[in-house]
Amino acid sequence: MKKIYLRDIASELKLSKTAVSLVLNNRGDENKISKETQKRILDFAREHKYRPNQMARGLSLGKSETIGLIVPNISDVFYANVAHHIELKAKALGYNVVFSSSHEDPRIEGELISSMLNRQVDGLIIASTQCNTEDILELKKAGFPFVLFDRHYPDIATNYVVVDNMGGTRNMTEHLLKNGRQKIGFISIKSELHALQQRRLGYERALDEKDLKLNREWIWELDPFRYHGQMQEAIRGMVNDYGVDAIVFTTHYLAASGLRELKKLRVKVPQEVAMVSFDEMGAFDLVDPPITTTKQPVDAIGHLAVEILVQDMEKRKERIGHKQVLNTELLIRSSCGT
Amino acid sequence: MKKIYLRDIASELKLSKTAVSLVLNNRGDENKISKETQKRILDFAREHKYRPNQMARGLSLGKSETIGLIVPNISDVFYANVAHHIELKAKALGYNVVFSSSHEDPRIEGELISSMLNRQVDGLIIASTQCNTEDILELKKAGFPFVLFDRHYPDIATNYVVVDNMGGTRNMTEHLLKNGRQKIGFISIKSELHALQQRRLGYERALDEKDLKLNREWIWELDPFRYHGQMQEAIRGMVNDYGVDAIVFTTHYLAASGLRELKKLRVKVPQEVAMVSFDEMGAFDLVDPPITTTKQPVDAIGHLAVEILVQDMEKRKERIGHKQVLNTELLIRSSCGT
DNA sequence: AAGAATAACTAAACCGATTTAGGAAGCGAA
DNA sequence: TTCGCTTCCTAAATCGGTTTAGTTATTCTT
Repeated sequence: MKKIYLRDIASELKLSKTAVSLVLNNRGDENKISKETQKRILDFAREHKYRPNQMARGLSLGKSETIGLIVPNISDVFYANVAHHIELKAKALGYNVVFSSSHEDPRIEGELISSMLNRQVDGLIIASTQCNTEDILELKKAGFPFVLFDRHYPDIATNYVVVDNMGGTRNMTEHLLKNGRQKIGFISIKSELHALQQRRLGYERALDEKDLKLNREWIWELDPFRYHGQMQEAIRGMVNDYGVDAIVFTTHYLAASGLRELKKLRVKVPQEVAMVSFDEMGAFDLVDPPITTTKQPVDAIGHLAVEILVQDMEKRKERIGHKQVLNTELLIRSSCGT
Repeated sequence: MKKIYLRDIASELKLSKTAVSLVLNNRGDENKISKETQKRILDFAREHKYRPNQMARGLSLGKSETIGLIVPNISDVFYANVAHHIELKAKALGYNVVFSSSHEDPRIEGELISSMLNRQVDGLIIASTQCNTEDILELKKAGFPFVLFDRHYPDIATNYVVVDNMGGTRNMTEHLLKNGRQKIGFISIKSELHALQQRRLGYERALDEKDLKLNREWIWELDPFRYHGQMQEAIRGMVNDYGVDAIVFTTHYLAASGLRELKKLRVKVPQEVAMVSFDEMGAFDLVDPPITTTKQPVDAIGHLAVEILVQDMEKRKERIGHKQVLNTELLIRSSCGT
């Protein structure tokens, strides 16, 4: 079975490429191709398994029916899960997905955006490094359809889908307070990411409300690429030197890493130190102790991102930023002391 | 900054598209374009950030510098991790990656292959459902470059990268035996997948070697899509009715699900029942108890798959199947009783 | 019976690159 | 002075689709 082209169908059926193209694109009726001819074309195409060359089609149409996905790291459970739901929704709407990881490097992110545009993706879904105002602004100025997720630029009006980060940590912190924890530490990543700032704010607000003052020594923000090495110092400092009785972790990997250190130090969790995590990994419910988690609605994030993007791509009217802030869910397990 | 095309460069510099194209593809010298002209072109292109339209380029060249990746499910940690390493290696070699999930459905897999070919991917990396002999054979017959990983077709000579599945479960089982476990259960997925058959074989061989006879009641193969519901029955049957003292799980999600049931039944792991898992998820070292695991070399799998594929794509000589069987590593934690 | 309308198609341009085949200008050699 | 070689560059075809602007034959109006 050798490859078959549009022109082959045309010549076999003694028709023009135009007729064949129109019919195969479901525009036979509006172009008054007779029912009979339509049937002949459709049957022939089906029988010979005709599949148009998408490069040619894309070149001609100026679109590719492809969505570009840029995430910091596809091997992160969170992004992998969102990617999965993005893929599902995209396929349902007739789009393919190309992905790339930026590794939190704004330069790479810029190159990826540029590279994806060259490959004629029709729209982009980006979990941006957020140090990349320039490229995002350029996309916006160019009127190119895109949706940010997980991280957005609060100063730029764009489409985005994020979760209520502040609410998430605030809930968790309040929950710890309710359980009688007094000295609550906070471990995050040192970063300009709005999402992380908000998570910190949530923690601070919760303490504020109870008129507890913030203690600098209880707050650690680790290097995104060296957090593992710094975790020991952080935990040791908090627990041994300052006697915190609970810790809020702002990401799943920090929570996992932190718990490893706590175990090394033979700290009893949650008896001596309780802990909670923003977002989770696969087995957090089986961990010793099961980790209380602020769960993100990965499915909704993925679906909405695609839906908004496709809306943007298809009708370029109301190009007002479509903003979605989703709620998180507090999964209470035992690491928090209740 | 509006988009700039090859023809713009040509007309701005009063040159032909040919000259510009040749120079930009590093073929200026061999085509005797003067150094000076080359420099003018290169400078102009750089200054105006010229980036060729990859659709046009792809159409013309018949290639896209894109690798297609088909996995059962991108949100599975294992595939997400391999995808990550595939992406890294691919980018290093100048290729992009498109991915799609087959959801273990051979029909979808076939469609994805076909769709990716239409999109002119230059090669495919596939973790096949393995019920898809037809499409794989067709790819092979067509001489299209592809590499299988994780699952391969033992009866078809293709490129592949897999791990020593039999060795993995055999090791784990032997380890359990060495620790004095006598009645070792086995929980897997009901499937024709060679990988899973091999894992079962490894278990059986280990028992055979010790002249222990296989006990039908100790072996459960669950439905891939309903394993969760069946797990309870499986565990209950093994533990309560037949008193097994250890269980070998053939995937990370089975292990997680099984442990959940064991906990529900208040079975002490590993004291009453030990367990081991083929492959792991993020926090298996933190689980109660930490789960002994046969770890797969995800990085090597990803890198090798790309390397083999690119070799195949670039020099179409020695098209002998390039076969790689990688070793796994036994990570002994405490769930196995040692 | 002539002109308008309609049905059913088609030729050729076009998308933006690559590539084949060849051409003008300049030079040396016979 | 004319032929043949280089050197440096270009016109036009090509990839495989989509689309614009018709064309031809037939039917409908009046």
